[in-house]
Amino acid sequence: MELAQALRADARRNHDALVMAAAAVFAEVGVDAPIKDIADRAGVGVGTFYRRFPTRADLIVAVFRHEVDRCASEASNLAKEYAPFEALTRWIDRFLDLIITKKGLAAASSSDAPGYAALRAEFETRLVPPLKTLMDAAAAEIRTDVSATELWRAVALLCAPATPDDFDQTRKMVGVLVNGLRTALPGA
Amino acid sequence: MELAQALRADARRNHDALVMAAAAVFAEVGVDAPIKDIADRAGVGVGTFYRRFPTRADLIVAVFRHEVDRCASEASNLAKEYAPFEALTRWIDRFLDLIITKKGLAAASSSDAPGYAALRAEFETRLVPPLKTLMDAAAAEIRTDVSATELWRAVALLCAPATPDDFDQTRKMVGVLVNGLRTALPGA
DNA sequence: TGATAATCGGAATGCCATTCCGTATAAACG
DNA sequence: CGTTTATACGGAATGGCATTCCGATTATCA
Repeated sequence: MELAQALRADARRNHDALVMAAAAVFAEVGVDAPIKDIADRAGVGVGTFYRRFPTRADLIVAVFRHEVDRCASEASNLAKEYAPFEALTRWIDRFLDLIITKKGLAAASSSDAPGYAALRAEFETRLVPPLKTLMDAAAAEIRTDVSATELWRAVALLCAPATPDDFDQTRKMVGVLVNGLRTALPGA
Repeated sequence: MELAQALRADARRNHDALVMAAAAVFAEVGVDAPIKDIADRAGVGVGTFYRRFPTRADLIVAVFRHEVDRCASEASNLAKEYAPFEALTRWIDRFLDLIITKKGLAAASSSDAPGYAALRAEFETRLVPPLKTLMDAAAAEIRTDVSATELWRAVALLCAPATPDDFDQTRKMVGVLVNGLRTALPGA
């Protein structure tokens, strides 16, 4: 599945070293960390970095791909175990766990800077479809004029400045937003 | 009212020139425009800029102070003319007009970067109190566990990437958020 | 008209992104 | 195994921007 076959052995080594170094640096400093720091930590030059990952977003995608996939895959389980709206809110909570614990990820994923197109595309491809499925399932209870893309974008924006410390406060405001999707009262 | 008396004549001239130049540049490029561009346009050196406005936020505050005040002052009129929740939503709409039409202002005002403390303080001082008044008036219809500060912050975050083109889309998501504050259904 | 304190301008410094190219080497070939 | 060659490497070089610093200027007042 990985298209690594086309890479020369040293190139693959460097690729892997960069992803590992980036994971460490991202955890410490956030996804905005200077490229040089990541390259140094991986023991490669910045030229090598840019050859392997033309944009910072490409690196971010590589670092978090597995976590994103795991988050996406949990949607179907929630859909089976809970009522539609409950499944939706629980999955969004799960999404918050993913995004808030990665310093700067929410801001980066909701950035419209051209360099972050790859990251937006990743979310659009992997996370929006399951979200859409959950929203469709809950269609009877929520506004239908808000698309899944619009919703994740809004959630990401609300999370943009959040750190794990603000988790509860951010969750509250996301809760307000999601509550605003309802067409019926909680008690109904 | 302006504490300009303490300034030497040339200093005051430069101050005013900077504010005017900044207003023009902000309108064209946004509030993130390079300081040098603003200084050039005002015909002063960057040293003069930094002496007069230690942070970019100080300049932003100076440029938009009147508009911010006007927005704040309209809250009381709306409170008189409309039912509480209606007044709240209308004022937030008014706030959107203010913030979305100034390129980068929403992002800057919701930034938690230390350099933007002055801008956050300006909003907190001038806009949050009227918002709180409107929210208090509508207390019977909305959640009471969301503070005025939290609400404006969330609204600003939703507007952060918006341009006048996205106005309708942004307004929609802000509408969802505000709707999520309600404790009763629209029809109730 | 000086004296003096406030101000000015822009060169200098530092940080970071991104590109470029001479050097090195993995891998394919004979 | 050499040889060849397409890939890949590293880090110096370039460019943009923020911010600081200080010798040169100038408003103000006695």
